[in-house]
Amino acid sequence: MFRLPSGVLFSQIVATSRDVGATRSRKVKVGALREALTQLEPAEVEPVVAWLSGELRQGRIGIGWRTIADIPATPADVPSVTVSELDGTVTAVAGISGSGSAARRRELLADLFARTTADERDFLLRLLTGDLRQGALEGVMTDAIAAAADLPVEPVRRAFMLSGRLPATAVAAFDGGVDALTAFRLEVGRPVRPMLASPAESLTDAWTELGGDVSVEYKLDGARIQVHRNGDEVRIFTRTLREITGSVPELVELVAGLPCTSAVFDGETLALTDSGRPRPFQETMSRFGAESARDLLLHPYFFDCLHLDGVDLLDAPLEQRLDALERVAPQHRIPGLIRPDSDGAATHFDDALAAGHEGVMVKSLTAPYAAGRRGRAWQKVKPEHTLDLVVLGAEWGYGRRTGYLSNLHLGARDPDGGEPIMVGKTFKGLTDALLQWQTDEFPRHERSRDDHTVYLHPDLVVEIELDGVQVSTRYPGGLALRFARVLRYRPDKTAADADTIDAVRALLPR
DNA sequence: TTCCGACAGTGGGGTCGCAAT
DNA sequence: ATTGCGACCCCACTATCGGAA
Repeated sequence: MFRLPSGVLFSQIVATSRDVGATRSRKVKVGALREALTQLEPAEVEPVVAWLSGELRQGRIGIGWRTIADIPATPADVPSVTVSELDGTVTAVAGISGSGSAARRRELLADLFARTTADERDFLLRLLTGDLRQGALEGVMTDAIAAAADLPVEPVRRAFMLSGRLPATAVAAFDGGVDALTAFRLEVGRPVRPMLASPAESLTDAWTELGGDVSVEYKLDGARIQVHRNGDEVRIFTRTLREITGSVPELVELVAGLPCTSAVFDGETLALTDSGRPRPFQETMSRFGAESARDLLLHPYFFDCLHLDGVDLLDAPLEQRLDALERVAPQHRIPGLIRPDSDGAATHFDDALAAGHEGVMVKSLTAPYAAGRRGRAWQKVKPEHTLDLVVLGAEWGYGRRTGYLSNLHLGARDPDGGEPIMVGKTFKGLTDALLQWQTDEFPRHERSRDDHTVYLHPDLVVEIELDGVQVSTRYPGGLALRFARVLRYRPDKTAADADTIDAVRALLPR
């Protein structure tokens, strides 16, 4: 058969995604992805690895549902778009900015859609909006890259965690095998994927599980930062490895003044009040624009050191990494205790809360820095609050929740006897059985409905767990819940027994 | 055989920049 | 000047697969 010189067709990638989505078996998904990767020419590896793990090589390109939904197009009958053509179009769309940009983007996308089949357009819509839903993202793709290159998974995973870039990792795996993968080292100036924490039931649980051989540190309600210093150059990155150096000059200046020549720190940053207490998260966040609110200074709190003066510390135990941090930046180290007894740990937790912080982290002193992993070596402990709230309505779910009433509207009781006052929504904590129950039960309490929501009479009371309350312009009471999740329904209670808006307000930080 | 780590999915509140209105 | 969209901060939780114990 005659083979076009222009490489793999986009339709083959779409077919692979369809196969991946058609099975729940992770092994079968890996097999389908592996097969697709082995068909690629070198230049196609980066875009295809990105697409089949739900991303674009170019990153987010400013296209969402509202931009894309109503672009008219008659589907093509026969696939013709190639991988390289599509990659070029994405690059072109990403490069458009300035006045008239929306129209020019729509023009390019309309041309593209006119050349794609219905299946291809469906895949593109999901890919461009970041909502692929094929049951495989970076984790499954990591396994598939290893399988396609006939390599063990571990070096592929490590190269990805250290480079932060899966497409580049795939290229290295295919071109240079294990040698090329192990050449990805911690490089000062290039961020690694941050180590993450698991939730703990209680401080005692976490302390006991790690055998008391722990560092117990304040957990702050700010933004994660990874700070790289190489000589005079300082670069700062967020949790998702986005560079924010230009937005945080006070942090850059502070790090440039530390007594070292090169270093990589992991930490948290937040804004403080005049009396040194943490400001609400919302106010810290207002500093992450380019030129905003410069009068609100950010403070760094470092809790790890991954490199110091030419020495990589990623694989060193936490205790050594904390020693390094103590040597170079003791005044910016997060408040923490090394190997406290259980009473000391409990006191540190109380102190953290009294100072207005979220809770504590409990970390194994012997564990290495497991970049990109969410393991038991780091555990977070936060106090829980609960409220009994009235269900005011529920929204129809998406994806696997299609056809179920899912996202709850929650109200607090008006102590003056008026209608309940909405304070937030939640979809968390719901089991499949509870989703089914809601879908069966809620219509019996229906007051009205629209396309998205069934509104209820205020009959049902649900116990909600939450991390806290914040001021809000979204809801009529001026309050909103943080991280609300369903614990259980309270059939023993009526709306008259629900918590009042005053009880919700009492959870605001003082 | 059971347990558990890792993953993907389903969305929450809030802030910014930017372009359109 | 205001509004709407998209990106990105923070995040909890359940279901599932498949390897570990």
